Amino acid sequence: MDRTEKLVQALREAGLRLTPQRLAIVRLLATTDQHPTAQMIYEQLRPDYPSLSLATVYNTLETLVDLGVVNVLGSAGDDAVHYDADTDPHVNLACISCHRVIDLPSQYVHALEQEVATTSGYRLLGARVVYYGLCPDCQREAARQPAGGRRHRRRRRRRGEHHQTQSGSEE
Amino acid sequence: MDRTEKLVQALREAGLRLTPQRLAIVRLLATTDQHPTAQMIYEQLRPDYPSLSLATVYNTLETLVDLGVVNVLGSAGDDAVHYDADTDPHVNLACISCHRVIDLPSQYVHALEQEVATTSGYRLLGARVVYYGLCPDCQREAARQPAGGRRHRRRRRRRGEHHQTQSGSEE
DNA sequence: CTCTAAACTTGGAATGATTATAAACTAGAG
DNA sequence: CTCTAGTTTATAATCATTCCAAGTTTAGAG
Repeated sequence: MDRTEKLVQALREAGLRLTPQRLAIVRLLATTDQHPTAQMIYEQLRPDYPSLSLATVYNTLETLVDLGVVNVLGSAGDDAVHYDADTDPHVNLACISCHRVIDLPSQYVHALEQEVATTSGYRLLGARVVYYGLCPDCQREAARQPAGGRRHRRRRRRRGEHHQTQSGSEE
Repeated sequence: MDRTEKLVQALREAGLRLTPQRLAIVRLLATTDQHPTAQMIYEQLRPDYPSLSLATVYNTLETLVDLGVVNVLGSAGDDAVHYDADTDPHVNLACISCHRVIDLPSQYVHALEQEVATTSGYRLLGARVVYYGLCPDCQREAARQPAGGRRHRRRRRRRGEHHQTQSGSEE
């Protein structure tokens, strides 16, 4: 909604151009709850913007991060960086199995942010409060699988793969 | 101190071998407060273990992370992942200018962790509570420099560079 | 409108952190 | 001491991300 507006504002105020590509990226970021990676953004937008370049996605993300309106979350067990357009203090929960990242409201993050701001002496520019573990779904999954061995090879995600919602509406 | 012991224990209990390389890495992790990257560990150990391979450092770090005794912090504005052998809930502060990462005690992280554990339904495996910004030193630095322009090119860190303690003995 | 400089976008090449692989080594139980 | 599965190592391979050199647009002035 107005999160889109907020991002657009930020671009305007910085004297930057509002190109169709930027607008598309901003809209996607503002309305999704998926905490997408650059690759995910690229793939979701390509149908509508066939000429879009991955480089543009990266550029735009960098710009938005520099403007302080988008947060970098780091990876969720995959090898790509996830982004979050919600810069209000909140907790992210990343599942290291399905690589999905969700938001979690918290009454303590605000206090924590306050505390850090006042006691650190740092000029704070952003935060990354991510807890990782197994989501309920993947726990069930794991319980079913008799754990084919304790040592799991790590596999890299291929350029084309998606992290996808497994079935219905969820979040 | 006994943080070294804790890590060694974890390896033992998992039935893994305690090789000289692993011991060295564990000791370094347990005693430093630098939140090093794999590269940093490699370079700090190379003098004493000339045959050490970067791959071993990565392998060992992965092992320790899997065992849950080491945390992954993500990058500090550089392009490499930082690790933290302190898995007790605490806040990390990363300076995006000098790329140093420090610890910050906090009375709220505990509450936050509790909250997440009970309300999320996730099986928590670790956390990454990192605030980033400019440390006092770099703020002064920035104030001095009349900001040569708002747009700063990003530069990649070269393989050989170090993030170093500002005054201490450098290698 | 029209023009223009600066700001953007783009495809492809380049970079470099991290992984995979295969061969050589060794911790540690018997 | 003897084995052998677990480890290390050097090196190649992978791939997210950045860089680059053009080609395009944007937005403001005329």
